[in-house]
Amino acid sequence: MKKQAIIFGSVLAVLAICIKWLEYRYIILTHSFEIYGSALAIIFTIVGIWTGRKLTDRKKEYIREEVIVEKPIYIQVAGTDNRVVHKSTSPEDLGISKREMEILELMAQGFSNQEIAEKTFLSIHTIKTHASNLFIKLDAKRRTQAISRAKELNLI
Amino acid sequence: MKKQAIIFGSVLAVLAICIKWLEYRYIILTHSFEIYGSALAIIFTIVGIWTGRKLTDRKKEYIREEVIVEKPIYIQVAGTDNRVVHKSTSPEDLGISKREMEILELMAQGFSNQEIAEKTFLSIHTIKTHASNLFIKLDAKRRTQAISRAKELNLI
DNA sequence: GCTAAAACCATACTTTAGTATGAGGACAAT
DNA sequence: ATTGTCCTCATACTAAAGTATGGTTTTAGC
Repeated sequence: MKKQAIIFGSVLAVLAICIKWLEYRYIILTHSFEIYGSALAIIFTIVGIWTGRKLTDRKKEYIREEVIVEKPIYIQVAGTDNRVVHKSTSPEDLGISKREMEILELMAQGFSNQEIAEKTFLSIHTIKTHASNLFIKLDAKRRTQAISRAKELNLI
Repeated sequence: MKKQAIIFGSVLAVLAICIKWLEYRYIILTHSFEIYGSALAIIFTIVGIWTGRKLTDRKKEYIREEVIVEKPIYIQVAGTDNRVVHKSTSPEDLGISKREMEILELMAQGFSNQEIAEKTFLSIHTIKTHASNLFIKLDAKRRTQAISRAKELNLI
């Protein structure tokens, strides 16, 4: 929070300096204000988006408690006596984080670590780390097993 | 999403008009660009925040929607010779043999090639051969992709 | 009986996947 | 201000997975 303010202020300061500099050099200013203004608009739109995200993005990790959701329950009837009920499990129950869920889903869609890394703009090392942690949390030895488990638990 | 784009564009247009109007009236423009620029910065920061919120505030996080899906099922017909009747894409359509299906199912359950070899009393080399052939028939590069495809096609 | 397809096995090789470990930054909670 | 969690990235390694190729053997159909 404090940090964002500092960065925001710094950006403003830098821009102010740039403006002054341009002013001294008589460039662009007098002739094409539209371009100048547009640039400012674009820059501050970006800054605004970034700031807005930082300000509003926090702590919406698992907002499920705010929402009432009907969860499907699969009942496998093998006879009259032998019935198995698969309940849905939440990521939190297993300590699975947001990023890990993201990667789990991509794994289940059949992407390689390399592809996942490219899709998420992360390093392949990071993907491997997340994957390894996932396997521990899902009690799996391989990604295929992790996927299988996740489907059983209705995580994905 | 489209709506936001339209609103955003409209705001831009309105601002452009305002700028032009100000320009025509010789106001502020020539003397205090700082004020003008600051106003622009503030306005577009606000616009940016608003846009950012609209774009990212989606409740995408972990809300599971209940979707009712009709899923074709395999019906085991007792009698004759244990034939399997199915309504979805059949293995035969893709030229997938009986053994290959067997191995596909074990793969989907998360077993390693070695484990599948042990379960089926085959060599691991054989499993690999079957797997490779499966990937060609399922147009997959990896086993996870093959599993994903097979699920899509309701093969498993 | 001949043929085609399926099933089986193997060697040699390349490519991914996965483990172990360490480490630094961001951030929320205390 | 510190602590714990999450996220990130890295190196170095081992274990699997996957490819290419070339075989032999069943098996089912004509």
